[in-house]
Amino acid sequence: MNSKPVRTRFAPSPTGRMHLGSARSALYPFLLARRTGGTFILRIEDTDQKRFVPGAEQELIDGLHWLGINYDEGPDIGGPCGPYRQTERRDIYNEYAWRLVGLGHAFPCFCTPEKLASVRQEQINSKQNPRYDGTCRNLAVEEGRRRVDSGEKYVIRFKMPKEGSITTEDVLRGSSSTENSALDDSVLLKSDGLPTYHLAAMVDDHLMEISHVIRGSEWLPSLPLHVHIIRAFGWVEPQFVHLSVFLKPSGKGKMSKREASDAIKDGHSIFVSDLQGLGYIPEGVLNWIALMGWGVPEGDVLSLDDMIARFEIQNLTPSPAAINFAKLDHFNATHIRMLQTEDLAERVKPYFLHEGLVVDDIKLLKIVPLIRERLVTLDDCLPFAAWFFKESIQPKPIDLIAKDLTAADSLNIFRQACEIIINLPFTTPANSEPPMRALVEQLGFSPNQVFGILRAAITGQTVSPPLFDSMEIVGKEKVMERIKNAMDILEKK
RNA sequence: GCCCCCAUCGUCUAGUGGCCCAGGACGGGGCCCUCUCAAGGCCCAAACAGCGGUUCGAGUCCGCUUGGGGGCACCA
Repeated sequence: MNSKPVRTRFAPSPTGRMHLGSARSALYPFLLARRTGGTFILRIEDTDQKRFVPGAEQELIDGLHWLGINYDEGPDIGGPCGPYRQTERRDIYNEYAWRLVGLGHAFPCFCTPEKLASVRQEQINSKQNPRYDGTCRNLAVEEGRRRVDSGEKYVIRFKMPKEGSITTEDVLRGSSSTENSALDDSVLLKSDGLPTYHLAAMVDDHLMEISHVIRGSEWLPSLPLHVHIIRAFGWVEPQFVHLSVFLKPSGKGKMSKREASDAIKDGHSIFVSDLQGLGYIPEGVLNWIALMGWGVPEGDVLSLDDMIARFEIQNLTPSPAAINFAKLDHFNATHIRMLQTEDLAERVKPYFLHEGLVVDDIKLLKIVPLIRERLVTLDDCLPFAAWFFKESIQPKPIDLIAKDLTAADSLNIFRQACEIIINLPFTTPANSEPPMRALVEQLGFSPNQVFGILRAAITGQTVSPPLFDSMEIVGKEKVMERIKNAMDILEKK
């Protein structure tokens, strides 16, 4: 039970599109913060200028907003620990890097990338583990300073102890020991003056008073380094939670670019903004990603509030999870069914408008209850209900003749149906259904045959919402008109 | 190559030594309902990776093997 208010963060780098992994990496720390009455922060880790993608930050912010994962502090809204964009904090990192030098835990290194590369290649050739060879590690402090002051290019590296070991702790996996000899003198400050992740994240997490670091498991191997850095500063480390990765649907390996585009062809995607465009609703997407890697003891249809109420770090699972799009469809359909009529009407309306249809809101409110339980994604509203908003429809002649019936049978059915409908005060199901069923009975055909061709005549398609409910919405006049139109089509044949 | 992590039905998972001849959900199959498509109801098939320990007793603890994943950058 986590009862103390925590401070958590989502710290993405703006180097690409927001995908499921990002979304979940934001969701869990958000849930933990809300659960404990704590604070959730968005921090942009944009220290790699080469990989920076314009617009990526905005996509991240839009994605979080769409999902309802709201942060309390962030680059666009500020907060007491700002700025929240790392490129705006470069002076801070510079200061802390040199502080580590002063403490004897780091050193300036003047080796050129070319030299480093050749050393590495040699090591690989002689089957050694590639690592920094220590050239600048023992330069006198004054000499290091002098060369830096003279304008020589440099980086600052962590001075990893040669001996001993370090014990680290992951909330989901327990503790683990690593020999320091297996660790490298990693770069903390790059020659462009910007920090690497190792320095920046540790400094920021400390300065922003992050109590729980929830991040991807790709960071697990560098956890010992991170703990070394934190302790070198004399700080205490936060709780570390490493989330497992998402695997592709087959469970073999993680999603590649190719699989990602295959998924899109399939009407699915691993990108948040795509999902939105494909007609998925945030409730469904959230529920789906939440349960990949989180074992909820009972009941798995959850709203964001439900998740907040039930979230426990201890219920997170350390093993990798394969993406399962069928389950996304299930959650999406389930959450659509739970929406209030007015709400769903509003969400579905843009799809009709996008088709150039004129939407009558009153009519839409009547249609929604008819299609709600038939939608997997919002755009499914089109095949089921677009015809409601069309002036005329073109039924296919073949659909106007039921299986085992002749055109004459169909014409007879239509004629008698007209008879019935014309005498009805209103075409409510209560009015229209009993006499129509009586007609079916009297003609000796099956309901399927009779109602099937009526559906084709009135809706222009073979699949639609229930016939009698549809007739009510369409209205008596238009129903008559369409049945007559169907008769014309049959007669012309 | 070296280091780290993971391992229950096809998939997501429950399970923290006896309550498990392993429970739920998705997906699959069948039946019912039924004007189409859905939704809903009922039922079925489906798993503790293997091998050694520890223990009166192991899915649950330990080791090895195997399989999978991740990491070894002046990327995050």
